Amino acid sequence: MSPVTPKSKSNSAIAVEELRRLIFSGALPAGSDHLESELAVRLGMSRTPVREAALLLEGQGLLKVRARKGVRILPISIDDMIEIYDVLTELESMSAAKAAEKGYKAQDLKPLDGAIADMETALAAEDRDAWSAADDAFHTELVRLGGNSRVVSIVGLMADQVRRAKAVTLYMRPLPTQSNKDHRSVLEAIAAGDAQAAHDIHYAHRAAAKDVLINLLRQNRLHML
Amino acid sequence: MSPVTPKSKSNSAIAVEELRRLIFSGALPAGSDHLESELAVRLGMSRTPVREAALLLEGQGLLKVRARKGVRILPISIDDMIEIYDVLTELESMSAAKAAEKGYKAQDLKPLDGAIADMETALAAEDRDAWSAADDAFHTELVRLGGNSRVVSIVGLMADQVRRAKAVTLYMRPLPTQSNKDHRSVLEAIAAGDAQAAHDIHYAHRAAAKDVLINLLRQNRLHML
DNA sequence: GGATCAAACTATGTATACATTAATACTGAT
DNA sequence: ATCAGTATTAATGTATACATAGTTTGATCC
Repeated sequence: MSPVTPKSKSNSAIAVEELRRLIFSGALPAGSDHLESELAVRLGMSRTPVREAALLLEGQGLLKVRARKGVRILPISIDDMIEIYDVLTELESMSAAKAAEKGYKAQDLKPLDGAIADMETALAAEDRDAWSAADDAFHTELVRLGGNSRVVSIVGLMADQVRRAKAVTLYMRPLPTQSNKDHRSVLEAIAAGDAQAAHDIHYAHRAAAKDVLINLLRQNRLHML
Repeated sequence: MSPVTPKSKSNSAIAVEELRRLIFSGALPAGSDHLESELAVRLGMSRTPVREAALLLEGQGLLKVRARKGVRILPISIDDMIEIYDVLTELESMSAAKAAEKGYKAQDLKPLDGAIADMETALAAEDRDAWSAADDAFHTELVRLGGNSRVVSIVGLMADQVRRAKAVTLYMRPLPTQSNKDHRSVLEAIAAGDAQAAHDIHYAHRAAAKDVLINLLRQNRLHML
C-alpha cells in the first residue's frame, strides 16, 4: 500500500455500493424521496457520480429518478413479490436441471453441500441471520452451477428487489425446517444427474416458499415494503 | 404545436433511442469502439447525456463503457445466443402457461391472433421482414398476456441482445413454415385454458428455433455477431 | 541502436456552473 | 375572498471546465 490512499474504485462505483447499502439497511426507507444534492453531500462527492449511480440503480429496479422530485426508493408490493418469486422459481428450477445435466463431480458440488450444512448448523442454533445468509449462498451457488451468466444476473437483480421484504419476514415466520430436506433432495438429484427431478423438486420448493411468504405478508397486512 | 420546437424528450432519452438505433442498424458495428466525445458530436449534444445513455445501455448489456477506451459495442457469441435463448424459452413458456390460466376471452386474444395472421400473410408473400416483425409482435404479446411485468422487461432485454444476430440469419434460413402451426397451437391452448399444453408446445417451439439458429450460425462460422 | 525513464497527450471521471421547467407563492383585480 | 396570471423558486438536465490516470512519444544514456 502506498502512503496516500490509492483510490482504486471510482466515486461512481462507491456511490452504487453505498446507495445499495443504505437501501438494504433501511437508512433510505422504501417510498422515501431524496434529492441528488442531499445524497451527494451524504456520500461526500459531487452530484455527477451520485446521479450516475442513481441511473444505474434505476435500471436495476431499486429506485426511480423523477424530474424535480429526487430519487424515490421503490417499495415492493405483494404483487411485485409474486412476480419476482415466479421469475426466481422458473429460472432457478431451470438452473437446477441444467446443473444436473452437466455431470458435476462431488468436488464441484462442495460449495452447494457446504451451504446446506451451514443452514443445518444455523437451524440447530436457531440463528436466523446465519440461516438466511446460507440460504442466499445456496441459491446463488445453484444458479452458478446452472452455467448461464444471464440467469445469474437476473436472479441477482430479483433477489435484490425482495431483499428488504425477506429481512422483514425472517423473524416473523417459524424456522424453515422442511426447507433443508428440499435442498438436500435437489443436491442429490443434481449429483445423480437427474435433471427432471432436480427441476421439479426445486420448483415445488420455491412455490411453497412463495406461498408461505405471500400469506405471511397478507396476514400481517404488509402490502408495501 | 407551438411555433418553436417543444422539446418534450430529454437529450438523455434521445441519446438512448439514437444509440439503440445506431447499434441495431449496424451503423455502430459489433466489437467497434467509440469515444464519448465522438458520439456526442454525432448526436449533436454534450458528453453528459451521451454518457448517461451509454451507462444505461451498459446495464442492458448492449455495450460496455471502458475507461479511456470509449464504449465498445458488445458482440454476441454463439454461447451468448444459447444463454439468451434458454432464458427466452423458459420465461416465454411460463408466460404461455400463466396466460392460459387467466381465462382470457377471444377479444383479449385478438392481438395474438392478429400477429399469427400477419405471419401467415407474410409467409405467403415470402416477405421475411414482415414475418420477422409479426413474429416479434407474437412473442411480445405472449409475454404481455402472461401478466408479469418483470418477465416483459427481461424478455425485451434478451430480445434486444439477439436482434442483430436474428437480422443476419433472417435471409439465410428457409421460410419457417412449421413455425406458424406451433403459434396457432399455443394460441389454441391458451384459449382452451390448458396451461400445461401451452407451456409444452411453446417450449418445444422455442427449443427447435434455438437449434435451427445455432446450427445455422455454426455452419456458417458466424461465431461473433 | 536499443532500452529506460520522463514528459506530453488523451480520454474518461468528476466538479461546477448554467439552462430549463414544473411547482409554488405572490400580486392584483373582480 | 377567490381566482387568474405572473414571478420566483427549486431541482433536475445539460454543458463545460478540470482532475486523473493510462498510453504513447520522445529524449537521453549506455
